[in-house]
Amino acid sequence: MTETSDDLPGSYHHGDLRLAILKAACDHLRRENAESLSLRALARGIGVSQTAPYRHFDSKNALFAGIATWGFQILSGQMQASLADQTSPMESFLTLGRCYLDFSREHAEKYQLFFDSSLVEFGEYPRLQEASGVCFDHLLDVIRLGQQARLFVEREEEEIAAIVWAGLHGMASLLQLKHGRQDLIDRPVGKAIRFLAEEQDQTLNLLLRSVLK
Amino acid sequence: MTETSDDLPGSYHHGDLRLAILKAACDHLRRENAESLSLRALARGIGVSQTAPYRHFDSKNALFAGIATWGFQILSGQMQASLADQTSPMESFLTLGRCYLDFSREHAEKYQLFFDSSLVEFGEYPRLQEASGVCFDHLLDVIRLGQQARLFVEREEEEIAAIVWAGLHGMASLLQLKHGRQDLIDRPVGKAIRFLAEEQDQTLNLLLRSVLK
DNA sequence: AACCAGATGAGAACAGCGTTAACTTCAGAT
DNA sequence: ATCTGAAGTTAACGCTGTTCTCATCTGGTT
Repeated sequence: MTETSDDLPGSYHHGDLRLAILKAACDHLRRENAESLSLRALARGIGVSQTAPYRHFDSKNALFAGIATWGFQILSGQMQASLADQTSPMESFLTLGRCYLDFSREHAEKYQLFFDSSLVEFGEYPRLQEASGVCFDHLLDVIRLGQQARLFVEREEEEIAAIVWAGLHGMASLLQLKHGRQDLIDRPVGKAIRFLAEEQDQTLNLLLRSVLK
Repeated sequence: MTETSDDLPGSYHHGDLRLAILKAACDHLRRENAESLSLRALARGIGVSQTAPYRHFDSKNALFAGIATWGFQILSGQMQASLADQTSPMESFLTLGRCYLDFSREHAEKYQLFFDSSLVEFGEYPRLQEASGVCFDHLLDVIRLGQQARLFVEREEEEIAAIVWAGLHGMASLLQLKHGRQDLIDRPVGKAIRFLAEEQDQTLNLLLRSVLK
């Protein structure tokens, strides 16, 4: 349950082993996959003993939870930044969608953990719940703005949010297949995903049409 | 893909070990998760030696691939059955969507493997690619039908398919959170997902509006 | 300046795992 | 009746997550 020092640098023996582990783990996840990630190999790569990571993460699952928490913090930061200078509710709405998709591409390894309940037990990590809640709140804020401008179909804000989130997550997931699955290049499904990638903005517009009046 | 029954008493050879392993693995995935699944424990549970599974699956990943293949075969069967007695293109379209969501709920453990590139390397299993291709072809068929009836916005069939698939997968993913994440009950995101679950048909209709004219 | 408490790291050890190799048993075709 | 290949077994290797015990470093207190 040791969930201390999320981002701050400055540790003693190593410098900041916690951050080094987080980064090394993300590197591995990007190049390989979660199943082949080993705490011992991670420690070896960094140059510390095989049990040093346990001073910063109670378990392998806690490490994954730490990465996911980090991811949600980055995402909420980027959401806030992207919304800073928007003029209209509609533009804010679209911008948040693009922001979400951008994050899922640039931090694919973190994004995957958001939905992998086998690797991350949200229930055991209150800070993770908190961080993910902040992101969802940003979405709700934008939707309330849109509702005031009568942008959306007549539904409660949580329902609009759920539908938007579903569309965004669906797109993000399929787009990740493009880089993870070379096998579908020559198949119809490969062509479909290429459409998604090449006309991302149009696709996003179409999907968000679900909730627009 | 032998599907015989299990009547023979405990002799040297198991009746259909391959199927028994597939079922036991799915049982485990439903109750626990993928990370905690162990080939040895599976074998122990069935009552065979720890290496017997290797006569039927080259590796743990091959077992996951086998489960996923099985899943796609079930899904394509259910798609075909659900489409058998539809009257209009629009009804066929909606029916296929409901069928997809039903499968993702009733076979959640198999469905998750469809998108877990860490556990299943599609590229190494041609039969898996084939099985998944069949499912996608069913989707394309329904979309072509709808295009002839001028149901959809003017886009290529693969693009329509990708957008529909994204919406369906997004919904399926979020609906799975409902059972996998008790932690979000009291949060806004929990309320959002409850909307999704309780008004599944309305939500589906809204999402599919993305591609309708 | 000396000291102490707690945070951080190291090392040894344990049980469990995936996987391989070499061996045994059985069922069915010849 | 025999032979062959599929299916199951036993033993072993190296790796893993995790825990326990012990060493070291650091910042604050006296």
